[in-house]
Parts: sequence; structure tokens; C-alpha cells
Amino acid sequence: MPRVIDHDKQRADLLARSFTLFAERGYGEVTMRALSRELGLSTGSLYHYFEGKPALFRQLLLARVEQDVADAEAEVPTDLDAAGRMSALLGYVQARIDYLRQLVLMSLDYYQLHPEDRPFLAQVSRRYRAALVDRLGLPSAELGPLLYSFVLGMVVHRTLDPESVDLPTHVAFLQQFAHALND
Amino acid sequence: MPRVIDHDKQRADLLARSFTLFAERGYGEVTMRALSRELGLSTGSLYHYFEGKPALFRQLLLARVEQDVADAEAEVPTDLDAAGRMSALLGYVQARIDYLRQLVLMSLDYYQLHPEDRPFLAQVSRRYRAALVDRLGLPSAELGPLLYSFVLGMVVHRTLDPESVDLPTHVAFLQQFAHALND
Amino acid sequence: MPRVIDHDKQRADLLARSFTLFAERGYGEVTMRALSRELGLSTGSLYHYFEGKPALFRQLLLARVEQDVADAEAEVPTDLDAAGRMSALLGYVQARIDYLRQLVLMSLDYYQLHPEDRPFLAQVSRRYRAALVDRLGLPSAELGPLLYSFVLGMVVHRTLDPESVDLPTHVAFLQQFAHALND
Amino acid sequence: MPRVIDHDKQRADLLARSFTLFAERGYGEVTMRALSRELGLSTGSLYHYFEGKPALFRQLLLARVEQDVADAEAEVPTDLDAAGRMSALLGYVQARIDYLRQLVLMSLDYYQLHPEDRPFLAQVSRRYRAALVDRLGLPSAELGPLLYSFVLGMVVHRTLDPESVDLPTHVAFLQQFAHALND
DNA sequence: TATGAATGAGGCTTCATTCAT
DNA sequence: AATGAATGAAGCCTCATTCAT
Repeated sequence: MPRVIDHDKQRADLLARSFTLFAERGYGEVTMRALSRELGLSTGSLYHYFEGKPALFRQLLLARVEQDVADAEAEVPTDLDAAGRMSALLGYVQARIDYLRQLVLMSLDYYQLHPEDRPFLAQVSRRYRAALVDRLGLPSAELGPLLYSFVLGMVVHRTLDPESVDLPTHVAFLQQFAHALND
Repeated sequence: MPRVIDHDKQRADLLARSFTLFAERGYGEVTMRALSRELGLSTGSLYHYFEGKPALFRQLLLARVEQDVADAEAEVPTDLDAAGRMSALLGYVQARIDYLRQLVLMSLDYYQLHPEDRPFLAQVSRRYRAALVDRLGLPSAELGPLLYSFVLGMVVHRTLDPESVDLPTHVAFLQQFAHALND
Repeated sequence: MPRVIDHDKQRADLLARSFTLFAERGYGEVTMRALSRELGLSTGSLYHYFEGKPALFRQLLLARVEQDVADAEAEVPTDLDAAGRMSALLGYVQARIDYLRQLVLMSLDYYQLHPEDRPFLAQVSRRYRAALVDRLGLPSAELGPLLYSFVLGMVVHRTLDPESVDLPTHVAFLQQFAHALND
Repeated sequence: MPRVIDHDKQRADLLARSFTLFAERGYGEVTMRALSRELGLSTGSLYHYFEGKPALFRQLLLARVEQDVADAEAEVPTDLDAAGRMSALLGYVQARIDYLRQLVLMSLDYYQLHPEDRPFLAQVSRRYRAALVDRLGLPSAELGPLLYSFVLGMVVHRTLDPESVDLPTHVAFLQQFAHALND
């Protein structure tokens, strides 16, 4: 009888455990050897689960979007008013700011290393943005991209110069800004 | 005596010509061999001018800040009112958006590859931000970082998903936003 | 009891279906994984039928000689005169030229990869040659090897430079040549 | 001042010394590591001289054709009559039979491993054949390919079953055969 | 009997940097 | 001052075979 292992489940588990390494070193600096060591299997086995490093990363990203979007939806109830939803969403972002930072950084690293796969990153980015827009039910269609840009900006700013970005200030500004728009 | 000047001039010239390659491929994907070929000298000579790849890149970045800040100051006259200065500055950003994009991307690539040199990137980032803040003479001290974050965000958003970022919309928003703040 | 028969029958079937893959890619480029996928079983099962890749290939070759020799004997009736037998044999070769080409190529590939098993290839080669010699009943004992060399040569020449080998010309030459020898 | 080394000469020397290894193990079984060890330099250096393993092999083959054709022309004087030229050429082949064997084998190995480069092998093959045809000044245009096929065949036959190929017999046959054609 | 996950050595190739010339 | 050959560790990936289930 075949060894009974849920291949997909195992893969999902490997992806989840991979994230840490990518977060610490960035896509390009994570070697398949290091990854397999971290995951406790041989390089050969790693290649049983994933076709290669780019494929692994793509699946990692896809798994993350799904999870993140689900989390965001759980944290931003639809029965709140606009201000409340914005508030909840900002809470979500603020609580995960460093996670998002790592996600953006590794994506940009992948962007540089795999120019042929940029459309994929665009799709992922749109998925995040769509979730944000949908959830907020923003009055103006243009605000989604703006807000999304701003979050990306916070994240990059925090990367380049962590000490100069005061998260509460940024978030407070966004909240105030949203208020103004709702009037 | 003129030797030194020539040497520096030559170095500045090499840096300027290096930018294209870094912009096209990112810091990590530019090899010293490719760089020397592009610049028309041997790798040995390249090492006469620069101590190594990281040193070269640092100098490239420093040269860029100087130039960019000077350009910005030239384009944003101090005798304009707040709204005018903001307008001029946004014009500056809008005209150079892809250049800034490349600059940010290569810096983030360097960030991943040289964790030991992150403080340097923080300094460079602060220099840019300070120029922006100084030039705008923003009423609130907190607005500088916010604005700077937003510009970084536009740039990254444009990278990940070029088709979804409408530059005029973004800029118009910023302008309108600045207006509101001045009242 | 029927178990064993079935097993052998199954193995013969697997060998027959393996040939295509070896023909397309050559011995060295066929992986056991690819083979098992092509055959519709797991690698583990493949190893139930054959001890390993070299063993599998040996059996493949043996199965082929048997079949080919039988085919040749069927196509070259013993009641023809020398010229007729030669004619029939050339027809056989001409009709199967690309099959023979593949067979020779994969054998040479195996030759390079398994130096320890070269005697086996020699045996197989002799078996083919003996069939040719026996069937033709050549007047001179030396002609067999010559003819056999020539067929091998056609096949390799066709491999290296397909466009330059005109099969009918080659065959016509052989026929004419045989004629001369019979006089 | 640059290290004064004749890059092309060095490359030619490396190719000449590479041949032995390819002859012993075949194209596929020669690793770049083994090659660099044999040649007394690092893998990195090997890649300074050649773009990669296939490129190296191509150049090896090209160098060989040139040399071999030159040798053949030196050994087959044009002032001989047809029979004499044939005789001289057969002497050339007979003396180098194992060298030619190795050359053919490594080429066929390359053929299997680099399907995309088969046209190159066709060119090389034609070059050899053209030299043979030109030198012999064969009465019939069709004899060139036939003779060439036969030589290839001898070589492969000798590979598969060395003990069964008596070189003098093969050569004598060819000579006798050529005689017949000249009448 | 059948499965397929697991192994791990080893393949080709890259690259920042050095140093003899 | 300038050259570019040389280094060698390390990257990604492959594959015949085994063995727990």
C-alpha cells in the first residue's frame, strides 16, 4: 500500500515553514539547500514537492494571499459602517506591518530575479488590493489604489529607515483622512 | 594634482554610466564583469576606481542623492507659496517617476544583499526625505514622512502592477490633499 | 503457476512499450521516472519487473533481437536464390532503416554509459550478424561482416547527416555489388 | 601590462588535451570538473575559455576536422592515380581507425544529448566526406557517400564487437572494390 | 504486490575578487 | 596604470534506487 500522506497538505505545511527563511533573507538569498535543511528534508525531496525555486515561491505567495485575504475578511465585519471598517482594516495592517513588509520585500526580490514572471506578481498585488477595496466599500473607486499605494509606501519606508516611521502617526493620518472623505 | 581631479571626474563618469545597468537588472544581477564591459574597461581597472561592488554602489547612490536633491531644489523655487511648491514638487516626482522607481528597486535589492549596510540606506533615505520636507516647508512636521511614504508607495505599486497605477490620479489626489491641509 | 506467465507477459509488454521512449531520447536520457510514467506504473513497480535500468535495457535488447531475427527470417525465404535472398534482405533493411537507426544509437549510448557491459553488446551484435550471414548463405565467409559493417554505416551516416544519405542509392549499390560477387 | 598569453593558442592547447578524456569516457561522461582537473585549471578558468560544455565540444570537433582534413591531404598526394590515392587514403583510415572510432562515438553521444545542435554535426560530417570525395576524385559522384558510410560502419562495428572486425580484410575489400570500379 | 516519498552525490555553471604581468 | 586569466565555493537541479507503508 502506498505511504499514506496527503501530498497537498504536506506541501502546504512546507510552504508555511518556508516563509520564515524567505522573510529573514529574502528570496534571492534563500538557497534550496538552506531551505531543505530548514525543512528537514533532502534537496531531492524538496524537488518532489515543488518544480523548482520559482515555482515554490509562487505557491508560497498564492497560499499567503488566500490566508491574508481570509484573515482580513474575518477582521473586518461587513456590518460596520465605513469608518468602522476602515478602522478595523487599519488595525489589521498595523498588527501585521512587519509581516507585510517581509512579503513585499521578498516579492520585489523575486521581481528582480524573475522578470519573466512579473505578471504573476501583478495578479497577486491586484488580489490584495481588490480585497481591500471590496472590504472597505470605498465611496470613490479611486481611493482603493491610493490607499493601497500608501500601505505599500509605509512598508517600504519602514524598511529603508525603520526609526523614522512612526506607525501610529501614519495610521492616525489615514483614519483622519478617511473621515474627511466620508463627509 | 590634476591627476586626482581627473580620477574623481572619471569615477563620477563611470558611476553615471553604471546607473543604466543597475536600473535594467537590479543591483544583484549586475556582475562586475558586465559592468566593466559596459564601461569599456577591464575588471582590474574597475577595481582601481572602486574598492568593490558594494562600495561602487554606495558611491553611485551618494552621487544620485546629490544630483536629485539639487535638481529638486532647482525646480521648486522658494518664493512660491505652499500650494505652488507642492505643485512644483509633484511635477518633479511625476516627471521622474520611473527613475525613482529604479532607484528604489536597486536600493531594496542592495538592502537584501548587504544587511550590514542598511544604516547607509537609511541615511540616503533620510536625505531624500529631508529635501522634500525642507523644500515644502510643510505646516505640520508629520506630513513629510507621510508624503514620502506615499511617493515610495506609488513607486512600488507601479512596479508590482504598472497598469493599475494611474499617475495623474495619484498626483491629483496628493495635490488636493495638500490643499486641504493648508486651509 | 499462471502467475509467472502473466508476469513474463507483462514484462514483455512493458519492454515493447519502453522502446518508443528510448528511441526518442536515447538510453541515457530516459529516466526511470519518465519510463514509469510512460508505462503507467510507479517506479517501485518498475523495479518489481526489472532489477534496474541496465537490466531493463538488456532485456529490451534481447527481446528485440529475437523479434528482428524472426522477422528477417520470415521475409527472406530460403528457397530463393542468392540474389533473391539478398534482395529480400535489403528490402527488410530498407523498410526498417529508422528503427535500426534507433536501435544502434541507443546501443551505442548504453555502450558509453556501461563499459562493464560491452561484451553483452558484442553478443547482440553477433546475433544480428549471424542471422544476416546465415540467411544470405554468402559464398564468402568474409562478406558477412562487410555487409553488416555497411548497414551499420548507412545507419550512422543517416544519423549524422540525414539529407545526404539517399537510401535507394545505397541499397542499389549493395545489390549490384552482391551481383558482382555471385559471378 | 596585461599578462601576455595567446588566448587562442591556449584554447587550442586545452582542446587538444581535452580529446583524451572525451575519447576515454565519451562526451556525456566527461564532467567539467574532471576536465578542468585533467587540464590543470579551475572550473572557473575553463569557463573563461569556453562558454560551456557544448561550446567546448563544438570547438574541439572543429579543430579536429581541420587537422584531420589537413593530415589526409598531406597523406594522399594528388599526383597519384586513382588506385594510388585510394590506397593512400585507406592507409590513412587504417592507421587512425581507433581515433576515428572515438571521434564518431563522442559525436553520437553529443548527438543524443544536444538534439538542438544536430545540424552542426551534419556540417562536420559533410566536411569529412567532402574531403574524402575531393581527394579521391572518384569517378562516380555516388561513391563518396558509399565509401564514407562504409568507413563509419567499420568504426561502429569495431565498437560493438571489436574481435569480429578484421581491419585488413575490410580494407582489402575496399581496395579490391575500388579497383573494380576503375575498370 | 504496489506505491511514491526520500535520498544525496554530483552535474553544469556563476561570480566577486586577486595578482602576475 | 591597466589587464584579464585564475580561483573555488556555492547555486540550482537531476536521478537511480530504496523502503516504509
